[in-house]
Amino acid sequence: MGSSGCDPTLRSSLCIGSPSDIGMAWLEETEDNKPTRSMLGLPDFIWPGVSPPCYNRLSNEVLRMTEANNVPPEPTLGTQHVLIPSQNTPPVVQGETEEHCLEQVQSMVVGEVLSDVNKACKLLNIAPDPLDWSCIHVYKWLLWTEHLYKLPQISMLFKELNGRDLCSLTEADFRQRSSQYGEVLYAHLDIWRSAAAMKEQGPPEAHPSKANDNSWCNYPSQPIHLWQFLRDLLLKPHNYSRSIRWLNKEKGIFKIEDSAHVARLWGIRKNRPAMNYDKLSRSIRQYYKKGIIRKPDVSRRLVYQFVNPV
DNA sequence: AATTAGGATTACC
DNA sequence: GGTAATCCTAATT
Repeated sequence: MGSSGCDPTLRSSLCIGSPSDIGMAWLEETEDNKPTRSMLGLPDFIWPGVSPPCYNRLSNEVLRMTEANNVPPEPTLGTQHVLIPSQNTPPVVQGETEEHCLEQVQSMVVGEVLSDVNKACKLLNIAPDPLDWSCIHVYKWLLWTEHLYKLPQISMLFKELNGRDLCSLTEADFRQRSSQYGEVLYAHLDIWRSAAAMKEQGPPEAHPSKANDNSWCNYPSQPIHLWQFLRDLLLKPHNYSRSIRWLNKEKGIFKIEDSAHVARLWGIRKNRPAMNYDKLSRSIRQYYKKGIIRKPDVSRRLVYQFVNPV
């Protein structure tokens, strides 16, 4: 299963075998050629009117869908629905809690989206950052987005704009130009801007209204070290304190309360279904001589200590 | 029985 | 080459 979202073999939905054999041909295609909802990895995947891209809202939607027995609603443009085709929905490990599932789906979704933005860049031969776009680039992107979301021809509503102009438009501006689809278009543009901001590794030069949204900062599908993973869990006590928690945060001492649970989460993150605490703890022990994690002065079962506390 | 420690090998980037 | 995954034995709690 593709919990990491970065395994190309798991991208069953990917329709670009090689970009060259598709190129821009779809620009001339008619509806009869039934171009899929996406020329990228998101065929039937509608990134909703998420603005800003928000984990929590996304999580709630996904969770609701999961509880609703994985029956996604019909595509409805302009509404707040996340549509995930069945082949993109990771199998839910039986007995896993909702958090596992969410964590998994979130990782995958964000990874997919970023990857697909990348592919779209290559396909359209445009820069990833909308701010760098010329009028032509904007037009290409608009045409592509029309196809992606099966929108009517709304690209002319935004003609003559370069990327900077486009980005300077508010959501209200988008709505004004197209009351029906402006929101979707704005949300899609927002994804690109977020992705570009993330790429620069720097602080997401986000729009003012989104200054507090750090959900896109920790890109879950990036390679991650075990110690980072554990630290991240510890920094989300609301979600994971039943499995791992600080005994002394200042000293970096923490306790794994549910070793099997933590191991399972680690296995999900690394796409290692056979992960268990025996193997996870072996990796922790490798940190001893590296000076990353050690046993506290008074050794206790399932208690470790970060050498350099946060 | 679960955890701890660490050696050895393999896999993967 | 580095990090982890896997597998292992032996000791400890």
